[in-house]
Amino acid sequence: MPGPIRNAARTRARILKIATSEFATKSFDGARVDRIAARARVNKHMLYHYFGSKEGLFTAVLEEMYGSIRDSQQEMSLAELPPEEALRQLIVQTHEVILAHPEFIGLLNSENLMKARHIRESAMIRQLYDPLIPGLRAILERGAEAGVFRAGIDPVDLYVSIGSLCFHAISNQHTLKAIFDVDLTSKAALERRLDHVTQMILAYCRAEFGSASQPAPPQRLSAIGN
Amino acid sequence: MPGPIRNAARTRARILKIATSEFATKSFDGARVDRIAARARVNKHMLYHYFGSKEGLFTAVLEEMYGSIRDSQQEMSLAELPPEEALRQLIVQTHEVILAHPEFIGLLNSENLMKARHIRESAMIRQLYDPLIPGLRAILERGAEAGVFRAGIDPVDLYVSIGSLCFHAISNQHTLKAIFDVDLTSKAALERRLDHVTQMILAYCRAEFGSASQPAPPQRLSAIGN
DNA sequence: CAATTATCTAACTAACTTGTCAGTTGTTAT
DNA sequence: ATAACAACTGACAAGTTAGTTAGATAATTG
Repeated sequence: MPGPIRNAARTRARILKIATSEFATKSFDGARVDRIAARARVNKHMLYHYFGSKEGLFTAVLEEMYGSIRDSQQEMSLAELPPEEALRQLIVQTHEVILAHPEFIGLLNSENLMKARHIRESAMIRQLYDPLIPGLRAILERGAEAGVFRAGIDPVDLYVSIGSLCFHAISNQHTLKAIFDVDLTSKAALERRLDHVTQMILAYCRAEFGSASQPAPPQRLSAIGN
Repeated sequence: MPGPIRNAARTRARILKIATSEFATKSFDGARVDRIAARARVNKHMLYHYFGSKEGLFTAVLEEMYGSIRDSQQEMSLAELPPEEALRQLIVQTHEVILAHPEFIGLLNSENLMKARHIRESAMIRQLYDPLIPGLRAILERGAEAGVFRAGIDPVDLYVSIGSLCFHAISNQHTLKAIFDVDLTSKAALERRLDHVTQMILAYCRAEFGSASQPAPPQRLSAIGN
């Protein structure tokens, strides 16, 4: 390790890195400030010096995480791709958040447990998602015009589903393993899952050809027993 | 409240009910034994008397939850329905776990944080899921034979996706609300979501007619940049 | 090189948390 | 009725946790 013995930026970064893993695996309440300090080989006071409180540290971890997600995605420009390829890339991109940032899902779970109060108060994080829905809407409209997607798909519904399909299998990996005895985290399983998700989302979006699907969304499902 | 002042069964049930809500909203580490005892209007010692430890109480809560899910599902017999209707009903059933047991998702999250160690050790819970995959496989095979579903669908992949689509929107309701400003928990939103999920799963399962879909699962996705 | 500032440390505290214990009161079987 | 048992209680103990304090040491600047 080069540089001087004392280095604020390096110490801060080391705390953040360890805190990310601690919060992701133990959630906010299960995380221990003492353990973070020990694992980061840092006196506990440094942690309070840089981040004010356990809660402040958690917020910093979240912002750092979202920041690095943004950095890895900003090169993408889905607007120029043909609609189906753009949608595929959006799915790949969502899926790759998991590969690049395995702690993200744990942090998201923890944040939901706290009713998302940190994200609600972080303008930066909310801004990150601003272009997403309009962008997806544009893709869907272009696809509908080109006849490859059916019309009337809601972009929020669709993005929630993409997120569901990509994240749930990982965030619930342990219960799924316990019940179905499958490992969903191996490289092979993740690739397989990405294919599956892509096929499912595209099947839903594609224009209808035959009479196989019933195009009446407002109709309620019939309960068999009645 | 009828009956005698002292009533073991009633006290035990009251503790379980309060503990379920506490563990579901605060997760295991965030839950407080003192708070459970206070809210259940019970001396803390009773809790240790009946359940041994905080961990024992959590296990009891999980088993109670799974038990009541099993009870509400055992009347269903998907084997006799036409394949597409059987699949619809499986989705409805999965979705209705949320409506009937809103705490289930919080408990599942908490259990995943603990690497599913309670579920792994509970034969009862694992048994509950035993018939699921064979049953779904049978539905998919009948559907493929009848020509309404395409062949080669993996029942585990499919069930993971059904669970994803039903649960994720609820377990991540707060971050989704913070980012997209949507309420996914109203009765209307839940019905809407069920329709969406049903359409997506069925679109994926339905037999292919046109040339719209590419039937080559092993093929890797092409990255546009390369 | 001296003075100032920032980084860092060890030890500590006040509050909290799970779990226990000794003893009391209601219920039930004889 | 009363003995035996089960349900229940208040107070406490042992250990843990987030957060603090006072001061030492390295880096920086005039």
